[in-house]
Amino acid sequence: MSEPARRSAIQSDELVPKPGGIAARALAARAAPYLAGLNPEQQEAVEATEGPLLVLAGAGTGKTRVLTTRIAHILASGRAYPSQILAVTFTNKAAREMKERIARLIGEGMAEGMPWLGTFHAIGVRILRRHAELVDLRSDFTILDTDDQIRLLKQIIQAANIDEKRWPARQLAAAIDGWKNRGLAPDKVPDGEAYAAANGKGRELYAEYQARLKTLNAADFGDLLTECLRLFRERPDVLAEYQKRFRYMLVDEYQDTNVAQYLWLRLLAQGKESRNICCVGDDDQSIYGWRGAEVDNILRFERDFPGAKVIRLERNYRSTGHILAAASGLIAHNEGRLGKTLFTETAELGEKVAVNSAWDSSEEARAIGDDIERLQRQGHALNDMAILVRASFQMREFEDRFVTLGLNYRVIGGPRFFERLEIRDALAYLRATVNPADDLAFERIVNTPKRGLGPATLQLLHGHARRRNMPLMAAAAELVGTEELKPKLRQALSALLRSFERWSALIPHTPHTDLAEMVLEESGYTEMWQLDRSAEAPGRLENLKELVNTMGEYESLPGFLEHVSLVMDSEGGEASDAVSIMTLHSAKGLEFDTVYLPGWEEGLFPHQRALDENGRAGLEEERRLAYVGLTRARRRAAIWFVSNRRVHGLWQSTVPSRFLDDLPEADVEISEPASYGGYGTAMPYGMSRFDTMAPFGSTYATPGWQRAQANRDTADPRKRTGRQALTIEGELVAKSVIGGEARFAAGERVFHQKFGPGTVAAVDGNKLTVDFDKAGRKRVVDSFVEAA
DNA sequence: GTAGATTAGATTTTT
DNA sequence: TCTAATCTAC
Repeated sequence: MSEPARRSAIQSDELVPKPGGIAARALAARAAPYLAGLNPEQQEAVEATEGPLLVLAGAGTGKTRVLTTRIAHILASGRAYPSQILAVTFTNKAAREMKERIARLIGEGMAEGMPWLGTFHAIGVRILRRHAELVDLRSDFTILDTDDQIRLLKQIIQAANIDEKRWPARQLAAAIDGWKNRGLAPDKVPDGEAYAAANGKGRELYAEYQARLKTLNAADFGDLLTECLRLFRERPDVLAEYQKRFRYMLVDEYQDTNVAQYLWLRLLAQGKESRNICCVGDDDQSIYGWRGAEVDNILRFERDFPGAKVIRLERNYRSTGHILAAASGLIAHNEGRLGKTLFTETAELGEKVAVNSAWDSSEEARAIGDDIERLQRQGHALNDMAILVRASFQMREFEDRFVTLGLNYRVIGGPRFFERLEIRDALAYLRATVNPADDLAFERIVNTPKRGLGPATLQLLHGHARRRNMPLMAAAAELVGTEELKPKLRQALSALLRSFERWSALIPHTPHTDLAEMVLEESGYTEMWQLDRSAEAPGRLENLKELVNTMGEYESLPGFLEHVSLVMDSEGGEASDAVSIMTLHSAKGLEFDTVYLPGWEEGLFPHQRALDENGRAGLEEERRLAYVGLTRARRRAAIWFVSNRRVHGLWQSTVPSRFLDDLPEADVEISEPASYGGYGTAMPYGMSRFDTMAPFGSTYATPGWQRAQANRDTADPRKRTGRQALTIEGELVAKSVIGGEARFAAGERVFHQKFGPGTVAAVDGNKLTVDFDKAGRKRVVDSFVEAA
């Protein structure tokens, strides 16, 4: 087929070869190399290119492989040009990985360009820039991040004369985000919700915010999707263009889509006969409900796309038998699943999932650290081990311990590069240089470094800008020509404006990295940190250098800024061998030989707040999180829980997580409590086998414990109040905390409910070493003892 | 306009 | 207990 003929064949939608025909067989042969090594289900998922398809891919079943091979297959079999394929992911990382894998699969076949492959947001931007004027923006619109968003909302709240204390900007920002996640324009927000925000003015302020965004020629993250939706709805001709263009659509992590994304996909997929949409997901790994993800989207796929094919990938290539069985047993306790049963082909059962307990979090860290060193001595790489925590505050304990041990670790997730103060300041300078109308950027740096242009001056600028309906910088330019400002301020401001003019003029003629250095240098920003004597200053200067280096990899300044606003991450080349520490959320999609899962205690995991705020659904999401954690492990998984954990500075007695009881007995190895400190040995009390591992059997009799125990099995977790599961006797806690000083001194006589009378031998914060008359020397928390 | 004091709040996080 | 953000006094 000549090139033009082929192209027109594609456009006339007649490209699909007759099944079983010569062309089809020839094409299959061409595609064959990619199919090699796929199991039958995977192969089916790759080859079922026509019509809607839902791939339910359990953990470790080769989901990414299916997606990439499918794209390669569509391309290699000539079903579509790259530009006719749309592949969406949630993270930049996933998009990058997919790009690399596709390139590897078909290499030279990419001559015709890449598919539309990226995050929902990146693709949204791409579409919006093309049709910006249709949604009241210019094609060079700025993308606001959360920080800008909040500052803008703060201004709006103030302008509306609403008490900022009672109605914080971040709360309104969260509400607006939530609405946008659900694809709701201001007039579509339910009355109740609109009324509940911003002192009854939720709707008005949301509308005002959207109006301000247009004036600023800006869009926030949510807009990248909702404005696309608006565009598609208001302009059927534009929608039709994309429906026609995207002959094949692929969606990764479908269980994480929110309503807006779902509507976006549905609009695009509804084009005529070409409903070639393939969604890959795992309902059991939906852990972003709190961020607006709707598991329902995956659960109702078949209803939305009648005749949809569903393929299950259940053959797990990652974990050994016990780990897989433990994870499956756990997740089976959730209702409302689509149901999958993972299995392995290797008969290897491997090690059982270890369940361990420790006295408190520092011992937990110590024991895990020791275990890591043990494995390391056996020749295991630190890179193959990870500690997955529920909440980031748990990380510190491990970091502290590993620093002491000299154990190499890296924290994944933490504060991100582009969110750091100095980087954001530097970017604000660059943004204002590129776009003098970027008020938020200008505002951010107008007095950084200090130029004497404080809130009062800014207020003046704002007033003038609003009256004249112009950007801040333009307003400033007018003001410096008047007597409105004191000479000193006038001078400072006009110097700054002149600098920006000069830098802007240089954009076309100067390499952008040079320009960036110049801006940072001449603005005095670098100098500001050089003069700063604080401990962070050198690191910040280092980051600024790093920023300029990173810029070098991009074509132009605007190109770089666009990248930054969409990809808030910077890739740090981590070559060295180190244990990874991260939250369970950021572990999704990763795998390690050995996984440590600390903090399996009621209140922390499942997290009390998830239970309080979302009841049963919250509990199930927590359980999925536990499932995600377990399924990260290839060969070894070790769960830990402690008896005492400090929460907001208070020592709390904790109850083992209910998830422990969800694990099948046969796949779990319960270790005797570690001998650290020599207490916490098995207690003959308790109702579940794990309770026996909690120390202080007699405390079981306390009302607090009974409440916690009763609550453990309460069908409706919303009935639980506050932090019941965590707190021990309120008065005791209060006593030990009031005054903030130790309640006991060495030599003092004390009484312990379980161990009886004894003499305090040593005091370490609120931990006591007590020589009990009968029980011998024990370490206890002071809240458990009373003065005798 | 800045340093020191005070106070609230403290899951998970991408884009 | 710790942090960050805001308030208060200079």
